Formats: sequence, structure tokens, C-alpha cells
Amino acid sequence: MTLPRDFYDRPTLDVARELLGAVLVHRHGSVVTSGVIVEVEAYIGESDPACHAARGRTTRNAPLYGAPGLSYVYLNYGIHSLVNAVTESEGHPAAVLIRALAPLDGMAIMRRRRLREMKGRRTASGGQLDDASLCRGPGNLTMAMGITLEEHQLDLSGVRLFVEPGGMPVREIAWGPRIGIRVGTEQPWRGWIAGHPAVSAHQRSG
DNA sequence: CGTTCGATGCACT
DNA sequence: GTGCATCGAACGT
Repeated sequence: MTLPRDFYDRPTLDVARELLGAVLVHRHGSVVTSGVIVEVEAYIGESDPACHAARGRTTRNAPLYGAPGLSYVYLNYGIHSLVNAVTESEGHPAAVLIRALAPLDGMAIMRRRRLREMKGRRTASGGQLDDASLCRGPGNLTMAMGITLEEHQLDLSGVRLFVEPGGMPVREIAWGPRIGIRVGTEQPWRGWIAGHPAVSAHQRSG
């Protein structure tokens, strides 16, 4: 079962909460990668200074104003593709950023992609990557899953990049300030599964 | 613990 | 030209 389009046509914080514990799946040819969503952030409307729509509609952020249930992928810092799910009805720009996954399928290729990206660089751990680290962080998870700008504007209820509910039981959800932004930090719009080892940025408890 | 820094692409000013 | 919804290493305290 795949979450339908109208799942995303709702208040963004509701969508964000219910994405926790669901499974993000990427089919790239015959290669399938997936993982349980354990960390998300909500970006809601033009009044949210951290939302890409904060300064009105542009060609870049137009998909945020469009149909809910599509992917919104953009390149950040010239290096990382970040993947969002567009939420709320047309004309209401909002999205949920997927920040971390607990890997399920394709862990071998995830590890290969992550290590290839780190090639040439010295690593403190000698190039070790435990399972919980494969998709920890929004840039790391897209690297591991092979999500690029080619996955921009895909139907999340389709067959290539989609979400299935019920990946794991969610005992406790914690909420706190969003990470890595310079404005809008007063809103507790980062949600994560309390205590999960794949959550990024040291804040795993609530 | 903390801050700083380089790598890198694109949209916007 | 500036500014990022990043990452990991390096170095200071």
C-alpha cells in the first residue's frame, strides 16, 4: 500500500507527524532502497521565514504552491540534494523535509554510495559506516538512496518514489527547533522518533 | 564540549 | 556576487 495523494492534502504538521514511522521507497531501475522515516521538518507558508516561499513565489519554489503529494528536491550548498514532500492544497506553499531514515532495503548499495562520496577524504573511523549512519541527515539519505534532482516533482503516490505506512511502531515523537536554519528557529517544527539511533544532530531524545 | 572551514551548484539580487 | 533547510574533519577551550 502506498500513501495516497490526499494524505498530503492536509495541515503540514499532521502530515509530518504521520510520516514518522512510514517507509520511503526509491526504485531506481532494478535497484530498490528504502528506510523508515525517523526525522522530519515542516516548512509552512510565506509567513515561515525558513520556508523557500518566505519571499513569495519564484520559479524555484513554485512547486511548493502546487499540488500536494509531489516531491520537491533541490540542491543545497552545491552538494546535497534535499527531498521534501509538498503538502497542503494548491496555493498554500508548504512541505515536509525528510531528514533521516532507518535503512531497510538496499543497505549494501547505500553503503557503497556513501563511501564513494567520501572517497579520497580521510575519515576518523577509517571509512566505517554503521547501519544507523547510512541515512542520518538529509544530505546523507539522498546520497544513500540515489535521490537527485531527477527525482524532483515526482508523484509520491507513484511507482518510483513513494511512501508506505506502518514501517515501525512509533512509541514517542519528540518536537524541537529546526536545524541548520538561521531564521524561524523559534518554531518546534522538527519532529523525530525519540531515542532512535538514526536521528541526526545529537538530539535523539525529547 | 565548541567553532571554523572547504567542497560545491544554483537561484536570486 | 551572495547565500544557503549540509557534512565531516580539524582545531581551540
